[in-house]
Amino acid sequence: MEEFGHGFNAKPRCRCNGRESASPRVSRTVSNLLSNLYDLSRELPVLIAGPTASGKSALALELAERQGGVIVNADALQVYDLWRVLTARPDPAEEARAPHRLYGHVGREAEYSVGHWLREMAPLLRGGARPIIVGGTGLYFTALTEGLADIPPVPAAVRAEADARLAGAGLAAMLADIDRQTAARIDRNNPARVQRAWEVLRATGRLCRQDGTGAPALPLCGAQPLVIEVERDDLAHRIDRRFDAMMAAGALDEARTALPGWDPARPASRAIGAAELIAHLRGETGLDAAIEAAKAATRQYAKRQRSWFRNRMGHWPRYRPQ
RNA sequence: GCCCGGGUAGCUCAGGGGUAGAGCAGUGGACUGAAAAUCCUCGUGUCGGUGGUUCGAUUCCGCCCCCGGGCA
Repeated sequence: MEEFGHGFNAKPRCRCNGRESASPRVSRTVSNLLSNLYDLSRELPVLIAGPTASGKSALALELAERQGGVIVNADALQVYDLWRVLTARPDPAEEARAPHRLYGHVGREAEYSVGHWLREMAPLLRGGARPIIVGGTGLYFTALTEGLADIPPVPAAVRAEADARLAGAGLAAMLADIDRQTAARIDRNNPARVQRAWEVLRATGRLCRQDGTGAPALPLCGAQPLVIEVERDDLAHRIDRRFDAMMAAGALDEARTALPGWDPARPASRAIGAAELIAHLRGETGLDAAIEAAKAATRQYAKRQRSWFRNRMGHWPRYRPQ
């Protein structure tokens, strides 16, 4: 068995040019703790993952100022131009302190997904300043370090067809459209999974979605990964305080701007707190209720993140601030 | 002081002589292109306290404490 909890002073142990499977899944051992952030090499890309409100961005900025590097976003919602305050995107003053990439560069109506992100990521890994990749989207990190099946984007027409099929005929019908083998591999209760399989089948004729997973763009052994860990109740407090700060910083105005043409189905609309604040602006809930709901939703999100980091990225070194 | 209505899971509450149940919150899990999404799982708590009735009380009765509302 290979060892993946490599120390940060050390050079990477595994080979990163293909052959040696860097499958980190094999290791579920307790990872070592990174005690000093500045033990990180200035050469290798840094990966900073962590739950929402854990202080990732501040850490990335500190590191970039101290060691240099480009801060690259690995957060599915911070890519949208629509939100800045509500998604805790770095503000202009912070962006001025170090180069930032892949933040707020996507329009509210645009299509975006891990695939887009990975494609945008590629040139940033090829040269130039050392990337400090920071975010909370576990899927993005996993796709980056473990690879993603090479499947062409599903055309909008197919998506629309799938939406209609799900809304009309329902989940069972959609499941029946899919081949047995694929159906056996996915969670049949989960409309998102079933619809995705349906769309891929429809668009490409391909059955087994994950068979074509290629080499990762950035194997873990070629990077310096870390997961920020904050104790649960601590994080809950941080989440509360941060949402209050967002309100003070104009989150409601941001929601007001998003209100015309609001479409909850769009990916950009899924920013936590958005639906809650919009509901308040429409007079459907009180402000306090909206804030409490947004905080609860954020806590629930953090729990899902913790679950991903624990079970899918358990071999990444942990970093506990203070 | 008197009269009503309450005191049951962290919160809001349902129930009712054989030691309890729902929503929310919370937990654990899944998750290879909408992932801040989506899906699955998990409910023992002196049923306010204390006496009594009863084979048996959280459920009935007495007293006490607390919270609403009303009358003084």
